[in-house]
Amino acid sequence: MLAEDRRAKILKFVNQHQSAKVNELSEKFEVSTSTVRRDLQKLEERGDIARAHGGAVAKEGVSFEPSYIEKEHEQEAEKRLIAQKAVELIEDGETIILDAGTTTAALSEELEQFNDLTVVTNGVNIALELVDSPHEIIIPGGNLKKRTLALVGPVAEDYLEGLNAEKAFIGANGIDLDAGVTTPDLVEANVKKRMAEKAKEVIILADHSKFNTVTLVEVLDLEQVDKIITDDDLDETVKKELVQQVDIL
Amino acid sequence: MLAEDRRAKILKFVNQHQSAKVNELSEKFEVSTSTVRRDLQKLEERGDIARAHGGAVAKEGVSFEPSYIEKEHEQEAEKRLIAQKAVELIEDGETIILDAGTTTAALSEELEQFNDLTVVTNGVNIALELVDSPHEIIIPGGNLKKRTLALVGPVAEDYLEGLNAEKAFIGANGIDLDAGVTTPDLVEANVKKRMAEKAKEVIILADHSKFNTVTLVEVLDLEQVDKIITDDDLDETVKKELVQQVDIL
DNA sequence: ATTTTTATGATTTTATTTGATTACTTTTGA
DNA sequence: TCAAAAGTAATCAAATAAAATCATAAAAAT
Repeated sequence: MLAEDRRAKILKFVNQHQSAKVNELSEKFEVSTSTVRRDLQKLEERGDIARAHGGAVAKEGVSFEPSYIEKEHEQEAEKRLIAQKAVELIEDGETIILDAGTTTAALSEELEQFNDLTVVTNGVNIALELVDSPHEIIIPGGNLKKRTLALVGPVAEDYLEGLNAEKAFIGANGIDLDAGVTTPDLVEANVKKRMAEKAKEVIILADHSKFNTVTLVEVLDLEQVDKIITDDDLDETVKKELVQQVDIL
Repeated sequence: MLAEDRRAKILKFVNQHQSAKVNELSEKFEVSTSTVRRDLQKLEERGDIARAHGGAVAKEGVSFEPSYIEKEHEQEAEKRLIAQKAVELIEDGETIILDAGTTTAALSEELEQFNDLTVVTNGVNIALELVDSPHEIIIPGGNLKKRTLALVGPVAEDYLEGLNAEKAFIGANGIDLDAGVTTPDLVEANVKKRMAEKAKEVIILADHSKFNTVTLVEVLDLEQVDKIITDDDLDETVKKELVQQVDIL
């Protein structure tokens, strides 16, 4: 095996396991500990890992997508504004669907002002946030997607099938006049689609940075969307184009 | 374990519990108190925690850790002991079912030592605890029961129906020679029953205070239970009676 | 083909980590 | 308030790991 190959594999191993010991790597790749140390040294110089006594630890965020925790505090003010606009649409007694995501999580924080909602959410953190509320909380089953804390997969979809809700509040990564609402993950897209189908009114939550952006998977056409809630920094020309298709709040 | 890994875990523990004692950490990570103090010192230098006499406190409040925290601290040492016994029964690659509850939550904290488990749990907090792990996490849907953070109801039961797991770790509020395993809540009992049905091996986790106690709803007969894991304070006569029916660890 | 460079493993030297021990400090409660 | 208990810091020696050095073998360049 090429030395450079080995280093690539070591990097992958460290990233996958979050850390690795020199001995472990030496055994696994059948080279001496000296060689492993030299490899780790190189990888450290390149900024790919951080060395530690006895081995190395992965540098977070290099190869991984930004996680929920990192995203949580991005554009916090915008998210709160969007949440406050969204909450205006909700009335006590309703059944609402809340998509997983940081913007909808901001909305869930505003639900304290109500007394009796039924909240269906595939966001595990949203459910926990609402534990102290008087609301009924319903969670579709599924596989936990760690990056977004969303429950996804066929089970989640099937479960939603049997529901009917007044409103669905759905997050989006891209909103575009032609491509509609898009998101980077296929399984999440399917869940979002299902959520939209089962609600009388579909409301998309997205800060201004998501507009004129297209990501991998199409979730909804703009015709299927009733309202889009965004912050006050949305470009006026973009807004004028879209407003002919959907309500923009 | 790499020293740096240990420090990362200590930081996580302190953040999750909001504080931690030196002795507690020393026991949990099986290192001397000197080492723990040096670790805490390092973490303090990095600005990650604040030290205090006897231990350390978290600097940043964790984003999602609501009110059930208080209950979590009851009989913490016993729960950790039970969790450590339970973890001995688990092997990498297995599919395990984890009931909701504080004792099983303690077990989930110990699952970091594995690399590849499939964990089915109806405990929302347990799922979140495992977000940073490499394991596959599956959640049955259902209604969120706020007091215990358990997902319950027919949806959860139906979902479990389609599963097959090696082991089910189930919490209990009462264990009695005649009444068997009991719990105070009917819907939770149904979920527990289903969990037991779908696992090859049924393991009950209960501290000594739960023995010779009968609560409202019967979950399982002792014949249906393979093992009971408890702490070291179980009354010897009680143990002798039960040991003829089930393994007591 | 021969020199030069590079990679590797073995060996020795140096540094770090750790638990135990002891002296010191803080906390507790009588 | 003062003494016992609990906790911390400082120090030491053993164990473990890293760095430095060296010899050799494999590649690369000439």
